[in-house]
Parts: sequence; C-alpha cells; structure tokens
Amino acid sequence: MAPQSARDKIIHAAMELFWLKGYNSTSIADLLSRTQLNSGSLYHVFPSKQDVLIGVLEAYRDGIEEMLLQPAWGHVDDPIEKIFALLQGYRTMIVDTDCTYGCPIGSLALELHEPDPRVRDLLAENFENWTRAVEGCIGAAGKRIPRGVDKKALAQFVLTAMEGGVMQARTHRDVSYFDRAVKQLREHFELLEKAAKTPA
Amino acid sequence: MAPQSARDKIIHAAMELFWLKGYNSTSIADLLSRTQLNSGSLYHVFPSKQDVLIGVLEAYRDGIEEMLLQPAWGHVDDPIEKIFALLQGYRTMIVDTDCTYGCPIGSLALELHEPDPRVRDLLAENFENWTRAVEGCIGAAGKRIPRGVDKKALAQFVLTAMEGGVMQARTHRDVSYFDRAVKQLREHFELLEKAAKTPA
DNA sequence: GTCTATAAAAGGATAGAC
DNA sequence: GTCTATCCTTTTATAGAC
Repeated sequence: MAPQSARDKIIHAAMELFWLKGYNSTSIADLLSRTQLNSGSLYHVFPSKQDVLIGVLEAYRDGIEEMLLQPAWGHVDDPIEKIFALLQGYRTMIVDTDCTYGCPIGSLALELHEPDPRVRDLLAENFENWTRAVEGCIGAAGKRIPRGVDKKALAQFVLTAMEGGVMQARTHRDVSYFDRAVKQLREHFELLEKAAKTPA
Repeated sequence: MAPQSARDKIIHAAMELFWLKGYNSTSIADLLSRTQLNSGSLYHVFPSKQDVLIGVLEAYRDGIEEMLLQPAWGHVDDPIEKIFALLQGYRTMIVDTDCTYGCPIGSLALELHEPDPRVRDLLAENFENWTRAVEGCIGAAGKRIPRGVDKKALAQFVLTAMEGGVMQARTHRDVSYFDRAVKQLREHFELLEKAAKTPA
C-alpha cells in the first residue's frame, strides 16, 4: 500500500464512517481517531466537515468504474445480465452486512435535508452516472427492448428498484425484500423482451 | 380544535420537524420552541428523545387510514387505480414541497443506522401496513392480475417504486423522476393485465 | 404536571507553536 | 503540514421548587 496522504486517509475513513453511521452521527473526533490524525491536519485539508462530505461524494463519483462496475461486470457480457449482475453486487453487500447495508449515496440523499448546492449536485451526479451506466446496457440490448421504450426512464427504474429494495431489506433486516424487488424488475424486463418479439 | 395535551403537541411538532429536518437535526430545543412547552413537560411525558421518535412512528402507524389512504381513495373505486391514486398523493406532496419531499418513514429508515429494536419494528410495521393496503387492492383486482403473480411481492414493488421515485425526485429536485418511476410501474401493471388476458 | 436553572457531555472549529 | 490546547456552541437530560 502506497503511503497515504492525510487527505486520502480522511476520505477513506469518512467513506466508511458516513456509510456505517451516517453523516450527522460521524463526528470529526471519529474521523481523527480512525485515521490517527490530529485536528490540525484535518482542518488544514478540509476547512469544514462539509468539505469532507464533498470529498467523499467526489470519490464515489470518480470511483464508480473501479469500485462498482468493474467488480460487478468482470465476467458478464450480456447487457441485460450486466444490469442484474450489478444488482447482485448489492445483494452481496446486503448479505455481508447482515442486512444493515444502505446505499451510501441514497442514504446521504435522504439524511441531508437542506444540502448545500454543491452537495446536492454531487448526489445527483452520482445517481446520473449510475443510471447512465445502466442505460448503456439497455442500449446495448438493442432490439430485445421494444422500440418506444424510454431507455433513460427504464434505467432510472432500475435505480428505483435497487434503492427501494435496499431500503426495505435494511428496514426488515431481511434480504428477501431486496430479492423480491429484483425479481419483479426481472419480470418487467422479461415482459418487455416478450413484447419486443410479438409486435402489437 | 380540541385542547391538546402536552403529549399531542409534542408528537405533532415532532412529526413535522423529523420530516422537515430529520431526527438527528431536530433538537429537543426545537420541539420546545415549536410547542411553547418547557423541558420539564416534555421529559415528564417522554423520558428520552427516542421515546418521542417511538411516539411519532406509532402515530404514523395508527394514522395510515385517516392520514394517507382515505384522502387518496376518497373518490376512487377501481382497485388498480387506487394504487396509482395513492402514488398521485405522493406526487402532490412532492410538488407542494418544491420537490424536497421525503417519505417520513423511508427517510427515518435510512437516517437511523443503529435503531433500537422497538424503533426498527415500528419502521417495519409502517412499511408492512402500507404494502398490506396495496396488496388488498391487488387482491381486489382479481383476474386482471395473472395467477401465479406473487401479490405480496408486487405490493412491495409498489412501495419500492414509490420510495425510489421519491428519493430521486428529491435528489434532482425534479418531479419528473417520480413521474417516470410511476410510469414504469404503470407499464408493468399493464403488461401484467395484458398477460392475464392472453394465457401462455 | 409544569416551571427555571443548570449540569454534563459532545460537537465543530480555531490558535499558535513547531 | 502537523501538534496540542482550548474556545464556544449546541444538545440531551436532570434537579428541585411550585
């Protein structure tokens, strides 16, 4: 592991703690104790706690390929299966966390009630990049999806299903809620594929 | 308006403030200033802030008919249309809040990362009551939904779509994200209804 | 059951030496 | 760029009189 700058250490710790405890429930003291840094070092790099948040959201945005898409899509070629492989990645995280998993972006999006414009833009940007990746899969599926289907809306619906499924699995502490959401989405795609084969 | 007990005043204020600002960002002082009560009165009724939260979640649970279902279903008979009338109610709230609306239950479910069992149970119970109501509509739709469709899973999928749509509309400050989620769900129901008519 | 005063702790942030 | 010490505010909660 290459020597980490103070900035890297803080962002790394904050990504984990904001995810585990939320933004408001993570104190500067938490970040300092986790990183073994002193407050002077943190405030030298990040003038305020919100600046740490911005750094975290930028890191998620910039890391979507490496952190999320590549691991999920390593051995998957079929574009539709890529979508469900991505969801399978979330399922793994749910199970690995004993169903306490929350999407880091979605959780922040609901926790922060009056976010700074910069924060809000970054949340939106993270969602956009996610749905754009899924939209790419839908586009690559070509004629399997009927003409006239709004590809962007369908991609956003995949995010909708993921976020809603994660929320319910977490609330009930039961993966099956996520599984059922994915299954319904799968049926939706299958109905669409069937409709593409049998025009009107 | 009947004279309100201290308890009622606090629950009423807390429902609004937890919804507007979140649980962590609402202080006891906020509740006191909003209700014009003194801390002695509050702590006499609610030994801790978490007890206020529990009271709020119980109020949502006990008020689902009067607060949510009756207003949405007042003039709707068709069971499938009831589902979309319910979603239309959320749309109204989104628009009325300039797209800052968050589902009170969903937001708390994601904000609270290590909830007390009692709190977690109440969150789950709120979701259950919501999906049970939708499941009733699906059941009432009878043969319009194909046999073999998991009605409970489909009802949970309606909640999934609502929560995911609300989250994205709020993040982008744009109702159209909610509208697209509802539209996709509508297409899903239409595909199901079509499948129910043309067996295999 | 409500009042005032206040404890006790945690939180974000700053200052100034090194 | 990092260290220690500390300020100031907010926050939950309690004590004890009325």
